[in-house]
Amino acid sequence: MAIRQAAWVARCVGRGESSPLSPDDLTALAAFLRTRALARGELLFPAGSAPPGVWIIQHGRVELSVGAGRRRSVVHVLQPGDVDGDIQHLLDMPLPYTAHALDEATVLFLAAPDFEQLLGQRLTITRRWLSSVAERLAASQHRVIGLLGRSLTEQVAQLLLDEAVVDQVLLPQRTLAAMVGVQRPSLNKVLKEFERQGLIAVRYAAIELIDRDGLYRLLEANPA
Amino acid sequence: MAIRQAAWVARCVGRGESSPLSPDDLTALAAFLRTRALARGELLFPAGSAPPGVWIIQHGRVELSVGAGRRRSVVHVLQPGDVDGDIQHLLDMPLPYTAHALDEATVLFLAAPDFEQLLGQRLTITRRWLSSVAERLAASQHRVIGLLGRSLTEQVAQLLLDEAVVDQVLLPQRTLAAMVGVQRPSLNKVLKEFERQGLIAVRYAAIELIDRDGLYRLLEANPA
DNA sequence: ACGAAAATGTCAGCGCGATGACATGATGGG
DNA sequence: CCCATCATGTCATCGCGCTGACATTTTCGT
Repeated sequence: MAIRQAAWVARCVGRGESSPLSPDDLTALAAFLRTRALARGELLFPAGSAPPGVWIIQHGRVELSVGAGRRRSVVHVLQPGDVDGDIQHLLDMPLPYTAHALDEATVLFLAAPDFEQLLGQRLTITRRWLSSVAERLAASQHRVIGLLGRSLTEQVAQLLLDEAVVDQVLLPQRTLAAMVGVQRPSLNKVLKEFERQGLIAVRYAAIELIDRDGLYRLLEANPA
Repeated sequence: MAIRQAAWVARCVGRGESSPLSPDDLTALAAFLRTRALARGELLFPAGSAPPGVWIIQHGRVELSVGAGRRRSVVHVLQPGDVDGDIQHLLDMPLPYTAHALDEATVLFLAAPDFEQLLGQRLTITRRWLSSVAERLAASQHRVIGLLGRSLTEQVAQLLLDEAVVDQVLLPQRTLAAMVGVQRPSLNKVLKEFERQGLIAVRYAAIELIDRDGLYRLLEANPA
């Protein structure tokens, strides 16, 4: 059972091609993984705390946000398979954002000393972790490029394309607005315009993508 | 000589504490490093190309930008010691931005197969590279947080603090504007306001920070 | 089945940043 | 030393997104 979890983590973290994990690696990883269940809305960690280890989302989603109230911004929404806490542990810095479960969720946890031990002894795991962090950096750079000097329309189109899981974005408009750093009425206006153009369908706490290509065309018209 | 270069790279890439490099590691690294000189304004690589390897800035600065003309955005300005090209190589993706030398510059180059070989065989180097990519991811997340839902004033204050080298930001306002995705007149207005408040001094193609704490206070007033 | 909580839809007015233009000032190569 | 080039300083106009407020619709716990 623990091995099954470890194998699943191995599929999620980084790219397999570059560095396949041996059964031995999986055993070592499996020995360290712990499970934690989260209720909807529960706090996983607060901003400013030191990460006690690494989390890997197993089921459900976890929202990373900074600020509160009208000035709340959503940095990222972790999906199953996503990893967090490792960066801040590696750099010995506090977590810059707060993490709340968006749904009922379960996360796997790898304590800091155990994570250290894996990285210090197992090249294949370290190599895989490198590609995992590289993926996240590429995504973050993509996000920066998407935010710089683009109209709200373009930003929203990119956000929907990036966040869609099988053409569904299961987030309320309040959260989507916080992901582009904009107020909800402004976002709503763009969404209704997209809906009028037949690009999306607006549901309750969800967006359905109808015409991916149409959304994509809004971006490549101005590749920034 | 080559060893000296390798030792310098070792000081720049990632954190030393976590994974000191052996003389052996340095020799292996030194064997692969090549030097390339760039004239002011010269193209290092164009957006959309596949990275032939990894670059490490030795002297001068290199600007990473997307788009052109009025819609040009500056993703980052590489300083001596900064690394680029590794992410896209690891993920087998094209470079999302164009790189131009801002000054006369020299870069060290590590060809892709050689980089692969180091990562596949030397745990200490891989471990160090992991912390280097982690640093960049933390910086990129910091940038995203700084862009989301913040007034232009706050964004500019953070930009100046982040980009200052010994209290000097040696970039023209046109470039600074492209770094926050804003037009130059808008940036100029904020800068003049800062100057009036005695926070900075505006020079020719340069900003001098006079009152770091004052700038910082503009940020913590609204931690976003 | 009902009511509280949450999410969406919408509006008027206000302020900030975009736009495009032009004048002035600094720099450095020939 | 001059002049082309680049950078800064500034302005009037326009449009987008913020503000905050309110009505309506959907969901879900009891």
